[in-house]
Amino acid sequence: MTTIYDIAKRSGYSITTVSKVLNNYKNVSEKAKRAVLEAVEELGYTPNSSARTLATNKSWMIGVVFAEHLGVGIAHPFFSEVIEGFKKHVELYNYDLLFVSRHMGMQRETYKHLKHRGVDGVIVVQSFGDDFIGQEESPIPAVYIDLPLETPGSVYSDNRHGAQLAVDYLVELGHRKIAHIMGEQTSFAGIERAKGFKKAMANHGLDLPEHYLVNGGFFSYEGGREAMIRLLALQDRPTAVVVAGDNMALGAMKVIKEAGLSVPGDISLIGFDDIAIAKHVDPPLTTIRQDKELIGRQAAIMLLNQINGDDSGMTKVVPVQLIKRESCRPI
Amino acid sequence: MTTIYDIAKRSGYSITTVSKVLNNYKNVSEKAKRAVLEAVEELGYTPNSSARTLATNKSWMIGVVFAEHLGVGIAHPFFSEVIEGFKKHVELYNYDLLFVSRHMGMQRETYKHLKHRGVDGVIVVQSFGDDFIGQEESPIPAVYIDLPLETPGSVYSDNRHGAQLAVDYLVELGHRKIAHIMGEQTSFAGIERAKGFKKAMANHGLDLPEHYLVNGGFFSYEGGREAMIRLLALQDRPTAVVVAGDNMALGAMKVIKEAGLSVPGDISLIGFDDIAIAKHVDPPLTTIRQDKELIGRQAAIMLLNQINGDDSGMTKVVPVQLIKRESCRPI
DNA sequence: ATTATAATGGAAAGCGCTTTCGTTAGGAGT
DNA sequence: ACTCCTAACGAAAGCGCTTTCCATTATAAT
Repeated sequence: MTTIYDIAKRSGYSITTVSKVLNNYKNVSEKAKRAVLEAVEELGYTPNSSARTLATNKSWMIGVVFAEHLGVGIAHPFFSEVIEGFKKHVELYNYDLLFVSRHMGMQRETYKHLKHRGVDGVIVVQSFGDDFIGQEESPIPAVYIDLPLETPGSVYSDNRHGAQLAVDYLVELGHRKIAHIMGEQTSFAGIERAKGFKKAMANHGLDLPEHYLVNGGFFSYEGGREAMIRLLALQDRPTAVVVAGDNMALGAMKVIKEAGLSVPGDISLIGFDDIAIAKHVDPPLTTIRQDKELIGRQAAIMLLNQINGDDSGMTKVVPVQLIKRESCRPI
Repeated sequence: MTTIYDIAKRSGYSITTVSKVLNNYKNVSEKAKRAVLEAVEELGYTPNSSARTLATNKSWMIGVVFAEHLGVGIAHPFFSEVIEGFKKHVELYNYDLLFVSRHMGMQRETYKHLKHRGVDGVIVVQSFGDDFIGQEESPIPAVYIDLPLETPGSVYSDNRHGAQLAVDYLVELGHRKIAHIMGEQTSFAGIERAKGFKKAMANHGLDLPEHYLVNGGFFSYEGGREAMIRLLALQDRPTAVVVAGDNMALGAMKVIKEAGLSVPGDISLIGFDDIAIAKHVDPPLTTIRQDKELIGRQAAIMLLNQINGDDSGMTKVVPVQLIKRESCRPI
């Protein structure tokens, strides 16, 4: 490995000067600068980030922690896009992303691991907050997706408003018997969307029978299926259902078709997320779009602020948008 | 930050002994071990990986490089699953994954960056090989997905056989006029699948008009659309088409529907990849499944071998499988 | 009791870099 | 000719850890 010492010898300057050149200090002559840079080129020198990190206590890495309870990890259709948006932004500032292994069930370990790695910040995704929160010791700057907290920054979509938009639209189409397949009621997104839904129903003065609220679990296709099966079994079927996640909506759609019914002919369906598939299914899914890229970017901005000490807002709510496609129709 | 020195002082032993305990050396007494571990616990000590890396020249990080020409980065439906499989395996051996920023268009820089970071190995994905190959200097152990090379390890699906399976199946269903929407013909997968397709057609003694071979570009939805439009414009339309990627197949399917035709009523469609969506579209897409998880795992095994010096095979071909769903039917 | 041997512990160098602070030389000012 | 600055450079310490090699002590063998 060629080091700063090799460059020093080759260029005839000291390692101090070499280091200064490499770090753009001002008090080096043009001559020295040229000599050093030339040596760097000739020797194909690459600085060693561990050494630098050790000396400066700055790693230029950001840790990414995924909770694994959904099983798919990185391949998650929603979160992977958020991460991508996040990555695009932090890259601009020369950060790399470190995906740490999760030491399942041992949140304490995850924190320690990040500490061990000396990451400058952390983005936490798909978590229940058990990973990280309340680590007494000097905290690592962190930002949370879909998890509202007092302490650090967190960013999430305007879930309530999203649910509201869905209901409004359905009502506008003339629906009155509207059900909701809820997301996991221990998750922030699940809870908020359900709240928004209920509120909107109330606003419209619509009746909301208890059995119109069914739990679809962790936003999975299977969960959507099961929930829809229950809805279909009702004697007083809804004419439309707001589903708290696109994957669940797809499961629901499938069940409806299997029952020989049609979407939107018999039942209108509206999802949440606007994952990549949504527009490609048949019928294309009307849904509430989360701006994944923006969520990621906002998280990045927030985290970078925290890292740089200019602590700004604690919480950022990202607007959502109704995407009309073909899974809903007037009654 | 609490260091090994703090532990030494607290436990009454030297830093040497502390280090030995922490690294499971055998020549330390039980007593010392206990004392040290106790101090570690009390002080909440976390070792510093930069320092360790600096001293040992081993980072326990594996670099991940994505070519970005597909734009979606991490969110790619196929590669993200491969990476996930890879991650699951290397995690077992305590490696973390470092996603480096890509310095687009400057392959040289990517290599240097990885060197800078001191990663123990690299997985290269979605690349044309321009990133990495032929870096004269001490090479970093690397494994390539979908890119066959002499030098380092590479793993990919049995693309030819996959295309073959597709044709065989279609022929079995009675089709004779079979077209192929090819993947980008500068990409390994695109080339191989096209080869397999032609070979299979020849094997069956089937006629293959030149215009039955249409290029769909970089495996995108849009590319599939455009290719299918051209196919539809033919006077002598195919009754079935083998599409080199699922995303393209979805694009093609959409175009067919838009033209008022039916899949599989008028045209049978068969994709490649079996991405998550494939089973959820309407009709569910018959496709050649790549075992993404296995590809990832094989890559991990190979890379770990390289890292540990037990260089084994250079190339691993992962079997594919025909998944029959509902986008094909007998003629 | 004496010597050989094994078990245990520590001093110190080194990994590659940054950064403080001091030194030197040259130019400006009088 | 002399002092005073400033600009340019380098010595050395330090970041937190590993590892070699030597010193010491305990144990076994005679």
